[in-house]
Amino acid sequence: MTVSRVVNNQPNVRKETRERVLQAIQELSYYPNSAARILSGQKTYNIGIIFPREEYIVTRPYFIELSVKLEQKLREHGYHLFLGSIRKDSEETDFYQLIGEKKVDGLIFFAPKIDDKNLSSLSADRVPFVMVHGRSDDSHCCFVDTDNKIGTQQILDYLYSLGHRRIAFVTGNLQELNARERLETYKKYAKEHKSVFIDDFIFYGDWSLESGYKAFNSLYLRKKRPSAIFFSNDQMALGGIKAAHDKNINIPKEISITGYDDINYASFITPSLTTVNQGTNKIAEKTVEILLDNIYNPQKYQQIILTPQLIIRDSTALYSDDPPSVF
Amino acid sequence: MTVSRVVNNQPNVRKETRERVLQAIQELSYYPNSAARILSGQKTYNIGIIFPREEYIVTRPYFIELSVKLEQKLREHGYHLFLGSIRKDSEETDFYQLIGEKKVDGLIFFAPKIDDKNLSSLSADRVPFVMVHGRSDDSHCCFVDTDNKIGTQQILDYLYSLGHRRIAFVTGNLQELNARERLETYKKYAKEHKSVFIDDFIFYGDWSLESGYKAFNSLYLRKKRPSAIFFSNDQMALGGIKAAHDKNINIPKEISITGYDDINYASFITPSLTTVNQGTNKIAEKTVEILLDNIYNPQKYQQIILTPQLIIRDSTALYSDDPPSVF
DNA sequence: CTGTTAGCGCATTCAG
DNA sequence: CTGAATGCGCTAACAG
Repeated sequence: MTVSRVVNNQPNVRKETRERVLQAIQELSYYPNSAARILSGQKTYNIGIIFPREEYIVTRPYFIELSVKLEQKLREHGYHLFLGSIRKDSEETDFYQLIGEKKVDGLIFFAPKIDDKNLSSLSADRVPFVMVHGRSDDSHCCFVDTDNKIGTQQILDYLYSLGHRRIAFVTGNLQELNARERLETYKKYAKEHKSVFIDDFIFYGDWSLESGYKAFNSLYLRKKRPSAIFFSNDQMALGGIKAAHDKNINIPKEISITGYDDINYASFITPSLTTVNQGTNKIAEKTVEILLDNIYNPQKYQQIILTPQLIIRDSTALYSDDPPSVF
Repeated sequence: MTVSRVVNNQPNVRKETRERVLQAIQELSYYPNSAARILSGQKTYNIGIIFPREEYIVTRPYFIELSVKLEQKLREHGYHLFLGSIRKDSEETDFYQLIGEKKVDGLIFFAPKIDDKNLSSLSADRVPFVMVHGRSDDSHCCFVDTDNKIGTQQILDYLYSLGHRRIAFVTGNLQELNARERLETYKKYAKEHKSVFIDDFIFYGDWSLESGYKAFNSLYLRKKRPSAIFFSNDQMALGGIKAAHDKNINIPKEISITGYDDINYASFITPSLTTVNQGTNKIAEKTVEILLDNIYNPQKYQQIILTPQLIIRDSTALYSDDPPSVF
């Protein structure tokens, strides 16, 4: 039909005809049938978004904030967003279905596990996808990430500059690269500043409020207490702050706290949180750009590492020699 | 094909044949093409979810938590979730497209505005949808909501029982029924307990952290200060708590604070928040049930109002006569 | 510039 | 119980 041409803004339609069609479309409030279009055209204009685990959607607000930005960017390009997730129980996934059934043109993976087999197999199948906060040696993998070394270093340098020498560290889920890199940077820093750290200052968390809470309590029981705690994300830092409040420990007077991500709440809790902003706008923009690029040019793989930024707020202060209150 | 029968679990296929097909499906890792299926079968097995405004996705974590539950429930029924939203600028919407193009079988609307014209027109077009936290006089509208009167009453009764008589109230966005009902219940309560309230104790908020922050500061400047503030959602309560912290005002000793929704953070801030739990699990379950029912039986419209539950935590305490500290 | 033909992959209907 | 014909609504390729 000529209608198709008009709908798709193609040339070679007389002006009058075009207008006539347009008017008819108006009157009938006609919409082109998506399924037919997809079937015929082989493009769905849908993107699926995959959360590392179901509970993370709630657990990690950072990814929600990112999702919102992604949805906006995608819509600017005429794409819709599908919500997918990896089921909690077992490793069962439903994105194979999404891809297999051709419900989406591509996928976005949040913080996948290191060496996730699903991803390698997707890559082998040449399914377009990009990892956000993940990496791969495979040059046929797209990813967007920020530099964890720089971010972590910024926090540590800042704490150091405040005079802190007993800096504890709370990891995220070490199945994820981000968590691992932050930990490694911390360890390296410790090695380079021998005088300052104590072995027992690492707590293995899982990104959640609860684990942050536990981390604080656990670290605070050490014989020699930390004067600062670096939580690998804001969520855990919030848990830590809660624990401090419960024990009537003043932040930042008695102990400094930092997070990572700069989520919405970071500036709205008390005390407001010193943290690292990863730049969700830029991340979303790049992710969409790279993904669509890969969809249209299947042999084009881009990998980007952006630079995060330290955000100084009120949860950190100069190291003070006052012995922390005993509880 | 016989394949179709097998894929759709239809009878009248010899066992051997079925198994042979199944095996072939395995080997070829065959997936039925969704577009073709939709085109032929007229059902997409997709549901669209509509947020009242774009920024609400970030602003109102309650709806995120609800979305997650909805996604789970929908998946149990073989449905996928599409993310839609109403654009910030103007009233432009994209769910008409979603429906028009037949990308979804139905829609879920979060907290629509009262008398939303979009909804009446959808209803007239017999598009299956259900409002979550919305109502309608139109008996051809599905909705799931909780009883705001009961929830609000519970909070007020509790505060009253603690001895509070100067209870301030912070509204949500009054374009939404929830906000309005909570306000009206408050006003009615005030009327019924004449001795206690002061005219100037209502602050008009918009659900956001920021408006909660402003609300606290504003209310606390009143000549006669409130001894308790009831925020219409947790998010604003968090803002209020932040404001109190900034002014070194102790909660709950100097002032009691309550929220509404019982979001994740409610139990994790300091002090943990007395609030109202609306039962997201049940809401999600009912929403999906009603929506699918309406899709399969177009003349079946269900409307449900669930009962919320008071959650008592640490942000509320007995009224004390100590004059609040002056700042 | 406009219309015709064919096929995207499935499900429904009807023969075999 | 199994297979062949037809159409879902659109677009690409071609003919007029």
